[in-house]
Order: sequence, then C-alpha cells, then structure tokens
Amino acid sequence: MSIKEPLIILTGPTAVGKTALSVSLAKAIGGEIISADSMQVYRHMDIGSAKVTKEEMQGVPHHLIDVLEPTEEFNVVLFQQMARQAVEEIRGRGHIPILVGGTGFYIQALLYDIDFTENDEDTALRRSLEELAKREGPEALYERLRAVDPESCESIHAHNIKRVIRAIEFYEKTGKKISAHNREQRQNSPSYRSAYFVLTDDRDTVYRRIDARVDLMIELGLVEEVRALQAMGCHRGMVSMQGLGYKEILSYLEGEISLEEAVYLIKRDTRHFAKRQLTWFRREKEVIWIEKNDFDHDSQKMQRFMQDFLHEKAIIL
RNA sequence: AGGGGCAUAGUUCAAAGGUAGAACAGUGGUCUCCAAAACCAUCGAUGUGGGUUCGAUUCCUACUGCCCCUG
Repeated sequence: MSIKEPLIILTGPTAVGKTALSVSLAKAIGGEIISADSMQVYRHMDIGSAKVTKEEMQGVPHHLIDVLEPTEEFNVVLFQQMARQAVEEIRGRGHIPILVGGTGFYIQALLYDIDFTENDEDTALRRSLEELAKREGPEALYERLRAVDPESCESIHAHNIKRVIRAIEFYEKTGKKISAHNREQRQNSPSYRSAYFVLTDDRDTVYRRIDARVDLMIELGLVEEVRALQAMGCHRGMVSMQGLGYKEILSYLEGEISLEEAVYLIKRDTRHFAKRQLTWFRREKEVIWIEKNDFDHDSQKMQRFMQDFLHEKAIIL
C-alpha cells in the first residue's frame, strides 16, 4: 500500500461561487484545478456553461476545460481517465490537484475509483433495448431485467428506462449482475488523501443567483453562442446540447418556444439541478459543508478555514 | 361615481348543495459509463361576515379586493 496522493475537492450547487474560491485557494496552496464539469469540457460553449474565463483563472492552470469539440461524446469514463491523468501530471510538478465542479457523479468516479468495466462502444444492444421499450413499453423491458437480475428491480424504477437498459446491458456483457457489482463498488474507500468541501448557501440565495446568472447569460449573448453551435452542426441528439441553456435555446431557435419561455425553462431547470446536486452531496459521506452564512460570506474566512483543515488533516504539508 | 364580471393551493385552471381534482412551482429522495441526464415520492386551497338549509366552499346577501364598460 503506497501513500495516497492528495486531492482537494471543492463542489456545491451551481452558481454558488465555486470558481472564485477555488482560484484563490489554488493560489494560496500551489494548486492546479481539474474541472469536474460535464459541459465546460466543450469548446465554443462558454456563456451557457458559465465557463471560467482567462481573467478569472488568474494564472492558475485549469484542466479538462476546452478539451473537446461539442460534437464529441463525453461521459464519466472519459472523465475518469482524463482526470486521473491530470492528477498525475499535477503531482509530477509537485503541485496540489483541486477538483472543482458540480458534477457529483464525476467526483465520485474519481474519488472512489469506481470500476465501470466493459467499456466497449456497442451501441447496437442499447439501441435494440431502447426500441423494445418504445415498442412494447417500459414494463416489457423491466420484465427482461427481472428475469436476469431481480435485485436490480428493487432499486431501479421501471420507468427509468436509461438505468434499466444499463442494468440489462451490464448483464449481457459481463454475465454478472449490476446490483452485485454496485454493491461491491460501494465498499470502495477514497483513493486519495482527500478533503471534500461542499460550498453552499441559503436555498433562496442560490435560486436568486441562478435567475440573475441566466439573465446575464442572455445579455452576454447566449442566443448567439447557440446559433453558432447550430451552424457548426450541433443538434439535440448530442451530449453537449443536453446542457442547461443549450437545449432550451435550441428549441427557441427552432421556433418551438418563445425566448421568454426558454429563459423561464432554463431558470427552472437550473434550480432543479441545484436541488439535485444538494441531494447528492448530502448523501456523500465525509463531506465538509461550507455554509457561506457561517463565514459572513467572506471568502477570506472560508479559505482560511479550508487551509487550516487541510493542514490539520495532513492533506497538505 | 354608475353598471357589469370575477374571487378555489405560491401560480394557471377544474369540479360540486354532503367539505374539492390537475398542471407547474415548492419540498424530500434515487443515482456506479447519456448525470447540466433519467427517474420516484410528497406538502399545499374554496377572500371576510351574515342568512337559507339537516348540511354551503357551491344558493342569497353585505363587505373587501381585482378586472371591464360608461362618465
């Protein structure tokens, strides 16, 4: 057993103010930032993904930002591979990796080194299962899962077609039950000497910030950004275009809804997203909550607290 | 000011002389390769005061508020 590498995690609901805090922390401790964000990986998607700007970075190296074209696929497995590599590089320079972003699932995948196995790009099976669900209904699909892995049926709802398909696919590919596999993976302990900070604020405040941020995005030219992406050949089927702000503006540009409706939907769905993020982090074990109210919304104080914690736990020396 | 209309959940709408449904919002949750995705659950209302009635939120009435028309 070798000594674990250090990894600092800073996350929280969207629009809470992770970026600014992460940069000042990085500067203070000699850190480099790895983005745990499923949309900021894409180039040409700056406004809608609220991507860190060059100025905001203040010279701190950022990884996994602007590394893919919007036409490319991205998923947890890719994230995991790229993030691992980034950690290695950063350690090679003797710096501290700081994982910053709101995608809890990605953070989990790296921190617990989740094994996703059988990574072959066989979309044929998926597609045929999707068709089955469409043709005979989700119940038929569900029964198919019950036949091979009844335990999974207890935790996956029949209507959740994506996950039912994944569970069936896993069985078909590996001959093992995903329920058993997941049970094993859940035993994993952190692969890093880590501190998992979750920055948060009053729900009302977060929601207000979201609304304001969406209005700002529109002012900054989100519509133009999406129009340009459309011109590049981006369409709704792509992973990148499932991002908040993108799918709604796309609907507007295609004449399905008004701009006003699009803005309403972006705000609403972003609030929902923030809520889900909070649910996720509450479930994560050993997270350190940083309630902005407890620090008088003073980022100096928050940073001091984080640094003290990191030294106390010997995460950084 | 006069005439008319409306008043049901946070919002938009339903229904009914025997105490009310939905959508959206809100809240809680699931999550182990589409995760900014997908999915589940749940809280919550008849403006106020009288009257008729076995019983009104529903009918009558006064008040209050909002809307429209006239001036």
